[in-house]
Amino acid sequence: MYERKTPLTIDCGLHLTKEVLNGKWKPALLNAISMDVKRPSEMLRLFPGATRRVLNVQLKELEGHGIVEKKTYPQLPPKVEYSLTEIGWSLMPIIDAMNQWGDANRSFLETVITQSPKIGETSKSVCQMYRRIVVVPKIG
Amino acid sequence: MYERKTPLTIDCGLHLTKEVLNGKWKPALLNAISMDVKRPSEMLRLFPGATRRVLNVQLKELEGHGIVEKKTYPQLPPKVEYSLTEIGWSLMPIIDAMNQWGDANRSFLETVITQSPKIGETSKSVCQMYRRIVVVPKIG
DNA sequence: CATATAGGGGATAAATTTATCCCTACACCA
DNA sequence: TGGTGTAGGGATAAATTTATCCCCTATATG
Repeated sequence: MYERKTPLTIDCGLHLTKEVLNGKWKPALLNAISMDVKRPSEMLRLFPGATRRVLNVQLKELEGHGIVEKKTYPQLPPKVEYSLTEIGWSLMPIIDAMNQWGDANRSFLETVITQSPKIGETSKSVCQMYRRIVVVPKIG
Repeated sequence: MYERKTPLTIDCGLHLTKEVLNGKWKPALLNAISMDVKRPSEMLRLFPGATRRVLNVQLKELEGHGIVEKKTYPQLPPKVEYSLTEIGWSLMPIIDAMNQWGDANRSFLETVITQSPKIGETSKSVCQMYRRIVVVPKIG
């Protein structure tokens, strides 16, 4: 496995949070899981741009960081379900805010991002979902 | 300049926002600017772990994305001041939330992040600041 | 003249993250 | 028997991001 060579910067809350959300599909995965897309195969269908491998890797990191939980059902064919932990749920306001901000400013952002010098191409594919309001489970 | 070879994923709001905040120091820079740390040299002093080069690059990207504005005073020695644009200010609730979430969960996160298999070392150095409440300037 | 301040940026190396490819296991269906 | 669905992960290549180094402008100071 890959081992980090540079000290990870975790000086302020921003960097800590960034580290947790750091991964191309992590916010999208959390959003999906929060809306009951629990199984890997569903997620894979939901994000046509992602490969199975990447989702596995990022889910594993989220699990390692205590943000999601994985339940493996001892069946065949195998069945796995992910769910948010309490701390994972507490991230959702941020995920929601990011989602809303991006959507609210989509036309502007698409313009500036596309005109940005280093951009070649962009790919779009809707991943909109609506999470029903859920009472965050209280542990304790 | 570097040119992207893979299509950038901007399907949902999450990915758009992620793209804007994508950069090791961008959230921290926005936070700093929002608290009146306007000049490059101040920022450099504020983030001991960052080099001038990286900050320049990331500030330039933020500028290109319309999140910050740069004012160059035609003086010698040169003087430059950055400020948030309206859309930049509208990001601050997200930045604040990320900062608060990270700080609120610091002890837990430090543990899981440090125990995460690929981590070697971490570096800390406070970057706490308190932004006074500011009325977001209304353009129009 | 050397050094410091203040700001910008090219070139290149190193680190990190994503993408590709391929293989495992088992059950069910035609 | 051969294909499909479900899930996991090693190995390696490619892409992207950060880090290092070095150079430039111009003034003021020791």
